[in-house]
Amino acid sequence: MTATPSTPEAGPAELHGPVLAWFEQNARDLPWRRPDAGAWGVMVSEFMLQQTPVSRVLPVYEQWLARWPRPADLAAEAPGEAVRAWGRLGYPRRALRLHGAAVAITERHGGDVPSDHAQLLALPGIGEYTAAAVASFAYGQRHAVLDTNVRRVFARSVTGVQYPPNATTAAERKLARALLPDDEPTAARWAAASMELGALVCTARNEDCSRCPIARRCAWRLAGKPAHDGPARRGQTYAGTDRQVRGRLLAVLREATAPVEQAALDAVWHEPVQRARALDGLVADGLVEPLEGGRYRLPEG
DNA sequence: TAACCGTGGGG
DNA sequence: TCCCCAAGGTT
Repeated sequence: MTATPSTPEAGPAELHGPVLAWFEQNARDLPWRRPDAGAWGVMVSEFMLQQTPVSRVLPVYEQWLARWPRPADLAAEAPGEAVRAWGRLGYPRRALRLHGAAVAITERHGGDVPSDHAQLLALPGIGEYTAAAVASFAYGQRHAVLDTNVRRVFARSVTGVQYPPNATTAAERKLARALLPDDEPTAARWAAASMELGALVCTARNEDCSRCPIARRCAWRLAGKPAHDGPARRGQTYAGTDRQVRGRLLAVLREATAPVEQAALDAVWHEPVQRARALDGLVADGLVEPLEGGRYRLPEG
């Protein structure tokens, strides 16, 4: 290291103002952001938004909250009803976990979504991101909320690379904490604002720097937007995998009102070994309940 | 840690 | 068409 050049690199404080002001003007009016959403609404939205786009979540979210306005309402249902109501959002284990979280909230927390980060983290289906998101968005707490959007915004604007690492690193957590505004309400708005910037402007592909409030200080843009060099980000295969078979099997069970015969499930996939493996996996995951005589249904207990 | 877990839309 | 990506979590 020779003489440290003074870089145009933004300090935390220089990012907060522009991003918060931008959010003020550009935040989407999403139902889980309305005051009446409550912590349960925020939590439901976070489960649904794990790996699923907002546009597809919206209608299911509305139906879900209308049917189960409180955790205890969902907890009183069979888990299979949650799986059915989940529809085609994908990753149906999330529905099961959301149901399990509702049961735990009803049993352990008097029916109220806990505000404590550690207690949130202890619920099924809630990991590092979701715990921070619920604590921040629902309860206004100060947490580093590191989702794929925020990680990309930080990777570009601060670190100067196109994409963040494949898995969240300690360096990213440290950076996120360093960038967090000191006071609680501002930190909570910052979390939502930086996430929204990544979702609307600093997108994975076709980012629109002309609309970015921190473009002038963005390390990646100032460096000429160098292309991602690291290892190729693993693509997810789907066609021909167990996941596809599981999806087909579950779709049949979701749409059925009565237990389904083995033959109806056999019809969804030609290859018997893979088909059986997929069905066994669904049963092992608790997404499917086997009955006597080779019949199956969504779980009732 | 890396693989697994669905589904659909946009470029 | 095909590929990439989408507010992750769990094992």
